[in-house]
Amino acid sequence: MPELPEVETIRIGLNKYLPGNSIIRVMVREARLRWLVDERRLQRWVVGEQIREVERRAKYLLVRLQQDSTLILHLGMSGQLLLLTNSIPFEKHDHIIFYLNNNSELRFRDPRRFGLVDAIPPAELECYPRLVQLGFEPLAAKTRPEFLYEKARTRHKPIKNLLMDSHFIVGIGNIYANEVLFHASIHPAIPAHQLSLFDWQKLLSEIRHVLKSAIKQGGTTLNDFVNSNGDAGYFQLSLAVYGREGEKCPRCRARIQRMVMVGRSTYFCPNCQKGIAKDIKLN
DNA sequence: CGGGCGGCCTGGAGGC
DNA sequence: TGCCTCCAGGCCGCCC
Repeated sequence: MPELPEVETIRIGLNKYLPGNSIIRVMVREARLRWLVDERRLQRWVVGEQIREVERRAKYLLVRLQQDSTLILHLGMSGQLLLLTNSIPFEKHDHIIFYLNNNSELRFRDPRRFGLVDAIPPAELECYPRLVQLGFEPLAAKTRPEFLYEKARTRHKPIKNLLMDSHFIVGIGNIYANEVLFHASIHPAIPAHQLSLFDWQKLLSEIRHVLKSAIKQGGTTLNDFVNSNGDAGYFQLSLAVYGREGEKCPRCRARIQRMVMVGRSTYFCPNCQKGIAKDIKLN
């Protein structure tokens, strides 16, 4: 669920509060996340360190620490990071707790345990497995539509699947892939290599616009997303097609359709998002 | 190598 | 009320 705007919303919240504080203790209540949490590694590289800044790469949060070590966090499907100035009783899925020097704490809560919590020593940062293989950062100025167009010329999979492929471009999950393609008037099933440079210019521009709008509105809360203060976002009110099967297209009033692509619900307007019909494979 | 899909995991929704 | 099934989805790893 947390895609780029949700992770960025959390980053902004944490970055207002954390820098300057130190992590004085870590408690691992449940180590079985997506990967087993290495408590000794956290002790060695995170505990006792002062926090410099909270950054984001793709859907990963990178907490930069004083001695150039990094605390890396990924929220998976259902992860939450809560900043608590007054401690409250543990809930069932409060797995990792970082205690700070000013009596506050950062809590990693994750019912589905798809998340990641790890410490990265300075020497490993450049080669950390899941970071090195990441694709283009959509909001970075150095990401140019020409690069996306060139790289996609050999890719035959549907454009929606390519947008959700973090080895190609990062931060876009199912919700925003649907939204972005609607705003760019591109059919989700069009093979990626058929998009022109013009299509990519339009698409990247819509990607940036949708992601930035969602960040401004504090992310999308469909079920359980909250920022580090526990507040929900409200971009769900601005969703044009996601979850709206049978409703009217906000642009042309045609009925929004739903189909399944690689096991994911795909919503689109059959009138606004026309592809090259003969080339589209509908499952 | 590219692309599809299974598996991980839990809670909530819906059917009976 | 309770049991069952299905769905949600990020990302790795397996398979063709």
